[in-house]
Amino acid sequence: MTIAEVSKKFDLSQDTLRYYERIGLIPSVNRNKGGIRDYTEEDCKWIVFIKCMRSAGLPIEVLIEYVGLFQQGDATIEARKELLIGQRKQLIARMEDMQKTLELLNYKIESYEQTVVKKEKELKRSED
Amino acid sequence: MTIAEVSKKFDLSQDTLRYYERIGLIPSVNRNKGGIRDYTEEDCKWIVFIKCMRSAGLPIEVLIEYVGLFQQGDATIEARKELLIGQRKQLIARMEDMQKTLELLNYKIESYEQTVVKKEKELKRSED
DNA sequence: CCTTGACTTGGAGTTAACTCCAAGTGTTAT
DNA sequence: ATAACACTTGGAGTTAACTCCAAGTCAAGG
Repeated sequence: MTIAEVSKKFDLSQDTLRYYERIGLIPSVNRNKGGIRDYTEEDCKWIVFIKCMRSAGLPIEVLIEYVGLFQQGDATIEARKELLIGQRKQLIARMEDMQKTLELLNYKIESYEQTVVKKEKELKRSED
Repeated sequence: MTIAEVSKKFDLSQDTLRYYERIGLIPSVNRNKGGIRDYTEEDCKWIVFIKCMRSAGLPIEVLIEYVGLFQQGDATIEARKELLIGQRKQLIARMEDMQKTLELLNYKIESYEQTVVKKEKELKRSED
């Protein structure tokens, strides 16, 4: 697959794809005779994984470390597991913060709803 | 309350508190005779609210708009409600992304767990 | 053979959200 | 009253994560 196809498929700009590769966020992609990127299935899996992790806010730096560990082979399995466990913990903490905010938003929106209703009632009364 | 007390109480740097005020993220705080900030209860409530919203990733720009609407009085109640509803929608979407990522992380961690177990078994077998 | 157009690289620019700094003023302790 | 210190403002600097750009390469069509 060319970078144009991958870009379209995963909705990531070509610049971002090249950037990700440059900084080691995905393992380096094969080039054809002309030096042009030719993404394999494997490459695409990495992109999906990274995209998923990024969408949840995992920092690029940490993901680069993970990819680096992965490339060092089986000796790093334990380290990779620990890394993911650490990130999971932080992710859960963020989700809890967001849950609290969601509840506050719900409460505020409801309050506004009641204020609006009250205003409408007043309006009706003044029409009588 | 002085800025030092507020800073300690809410774990926000004095710089951040002044920055928030400067950009209109909280309504402007009263000054005493010497021109020094004297935070009221009301100010603190704003800080708590903003801190909560920020912790869930709501952009500063949107919160500035909300504060601006608030200061314009009752005529903006409907607009404020709509703004919060919009943000709630985006928040929920982000939480769903994170939930997916969490599930993937759980799955990966479990896989690593099994790999480790398998390795240990192989090790034991080779000891026999 | 020359142009068009997609691709390459390295590096500069952008945005959000702080974070730090310099220069100046006011308050407090000795 | 003078040094030490907290506070003020406006503006510059920083960081993460892109995003854009310039200069160059290369294959294909007219």
